[in-house]
Amino acid sequence: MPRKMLVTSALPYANGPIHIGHLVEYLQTDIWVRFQKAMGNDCRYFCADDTHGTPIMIRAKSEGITPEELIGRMQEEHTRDFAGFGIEFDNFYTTHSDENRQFSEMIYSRAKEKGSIVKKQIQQSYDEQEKMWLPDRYIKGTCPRCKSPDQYGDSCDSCGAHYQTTELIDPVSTVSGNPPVLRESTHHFFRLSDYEDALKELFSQGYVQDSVQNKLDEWFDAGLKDWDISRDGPYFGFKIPGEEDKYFYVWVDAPIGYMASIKNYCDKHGLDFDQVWNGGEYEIYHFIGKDIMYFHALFWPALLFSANLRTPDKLFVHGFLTVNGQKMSKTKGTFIMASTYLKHLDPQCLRYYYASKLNADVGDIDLSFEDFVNRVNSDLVGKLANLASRSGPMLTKKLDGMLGTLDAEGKALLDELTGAKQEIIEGYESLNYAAAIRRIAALADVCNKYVENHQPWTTIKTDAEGTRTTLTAILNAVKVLTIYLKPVLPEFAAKIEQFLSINPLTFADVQSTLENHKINDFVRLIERIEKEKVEAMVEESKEQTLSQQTEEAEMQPKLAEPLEPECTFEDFMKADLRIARVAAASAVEGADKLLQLELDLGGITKNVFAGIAKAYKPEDLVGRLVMCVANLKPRKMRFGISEGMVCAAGPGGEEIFLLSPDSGAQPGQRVH
RNA sequence: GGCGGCGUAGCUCAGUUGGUUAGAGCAUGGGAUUCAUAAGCCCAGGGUCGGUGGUUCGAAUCCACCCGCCGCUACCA
Repeated sequence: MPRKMLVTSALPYANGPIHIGHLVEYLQTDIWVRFQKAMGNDCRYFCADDTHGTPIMIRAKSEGITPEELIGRMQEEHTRDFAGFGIEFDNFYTTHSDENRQFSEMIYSRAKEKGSIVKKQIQQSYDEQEKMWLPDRYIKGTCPRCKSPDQYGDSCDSCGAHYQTTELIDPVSTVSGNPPVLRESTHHFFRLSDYEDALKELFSQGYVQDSVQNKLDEWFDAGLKDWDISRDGPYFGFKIPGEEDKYFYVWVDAPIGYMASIKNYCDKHGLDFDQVWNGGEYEIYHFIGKDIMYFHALFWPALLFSANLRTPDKLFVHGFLTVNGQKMSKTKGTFIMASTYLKHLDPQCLRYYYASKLNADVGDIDLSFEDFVNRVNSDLVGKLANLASRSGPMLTKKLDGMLGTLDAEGKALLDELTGAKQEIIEGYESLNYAAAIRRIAALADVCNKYVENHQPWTTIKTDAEGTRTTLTAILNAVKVLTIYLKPVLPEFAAKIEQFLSINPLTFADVQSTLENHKINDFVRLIERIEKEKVEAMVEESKEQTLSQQTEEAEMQPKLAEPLEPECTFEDFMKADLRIARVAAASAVEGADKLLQLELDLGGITKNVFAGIAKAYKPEDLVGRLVMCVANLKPRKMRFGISEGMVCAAGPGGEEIFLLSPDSGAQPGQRVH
């Protein structure tokens, strides 16, 4: 009886591109799904873009587009990146969908009926200029503990201190640059503690790995707190039904997005969603990173309990990616986008490498470039691909491409390979891909020794049929190894299927043998990695960081003329600004930009040459009030002495705009 | 700070419920070959299992403390 299963990966946030860190999870999941499919199970893989929240809203605004345009573009990019790595979703949807809105509203209203939604007054920072509420992340200031400047609102990167946003010294909104103010607002909270018993029951059934369980116990011991599930507008998300200007916090509708993606798929494929999700026929699994355990282990099942919906069977939690033993770094060029990788290297190499390191632990996995190149070149190319390459062409070139039959030794070799089937299946099933890959690589060693012992390149000279028997054993071995590797290397497997002239392989084909069968010409399966390509990829990643920084700098609201260095009040007061009436104005002969003005400062007059002739006619100026710098040191000009300046805005030329006081001001009054 | 995870050869990692001289692959050195994508085969060197102390007939494995790295710490997603 084939198993039925629904599998998800965490929803990538539609605020940025997919990078090689994300790919750990999507490849882990994709390999598992492909494995299940190859086992003949009915396994479907779902995901979606996570599209709501403040960062999306702000980014769209800074790019001058709507959030819908932004998430549409990100969805295209994400879809392309995933496809490039052979990650095959059954449905990749979006949280900004009708299905998701309906589910979110439904779950909320059911939780509310149960009395699990409570309202509380909270204080939150508010940006008065942008008219928006500010999450801690959008407030920066000086750390109250170590006085490091430019730290985020919740914690200090420099000394690690955690504090309230209100404790920051000189806090500013990163959106407008103004100091935030504190405002009161009513928020909706989900009473997580209502579901403590149900959650504990769920965990007792093995919802998570043991090491994750320890972390959860810690949270239980600390006591479950109410979860703030609302945000005030403006917010890009779903409105809370029956409320004014209240929205669901993005983390409410993100996991619900799993359901929405599945619902969307069901509707397209004539399946009854309610039956699929709640019917108990399907196993449900979520693959997530350790950073979002809290949401998936507590809030998500609790929300489902509150809505009387079925909870998933298991959470598979993985660690993060480090590169060369350290966190991915933009300046080191190890923050590598999926699209950048694809420009330089074969996606199969990364699939193989990750698989060779992944296990069911939550520990981080390391991508060491040196190890990456060595492992792919020696194991994948040197042992596995080479095994096919040293046997296939000999058969097609010298023995008409016709497989013979297996002798006792060939059968013994195949028995050894097929004997590992269960172990490899268990490796995949239990997410211990590293063990499966180790086993497969060891089998490839056995096969290469077999080739060495039988020396087909020697026997071909004297014993054609004996050689055919040897090659038949080796190519059958290649077939078995290909089945084992297929979840990891679908493209590699497809080439071998084509070369061996057989139908797509599944685990059921491990025991069958190919005898007296015509094969096709050999095609190269995979290329070795050249170190230079890895280096080029790193270099390009560094450049992207630079250009991105420039772009971000340009995105900041910027002045055509940069601000002058700070001046004190005393500095400012040195400039004596006065209201003046233009008593007379005339063009200056020999100067096309200058007008000569006679300014009446209410008793004294000043003669001023102003460079405003392109923008104003003398006759239009006479009689109007302007602002002038009255104590400017007189300056001798070619046409006479200028005793002041009129104040005007604009870059110059025809774009000059004189300042005028509101009516009531009198010539001679000082401007403060 | 509190809590969780991790620390095993130059590199990347295995080490089942504590049991004989601690393993693999890569890298390094040597050898015999040449069918193959300079691949494959044989041999060798290399580790006081992060540190200290303890439990035990016996500890990489269990306990305590310490050091280092990573993460979480609930309004960033």
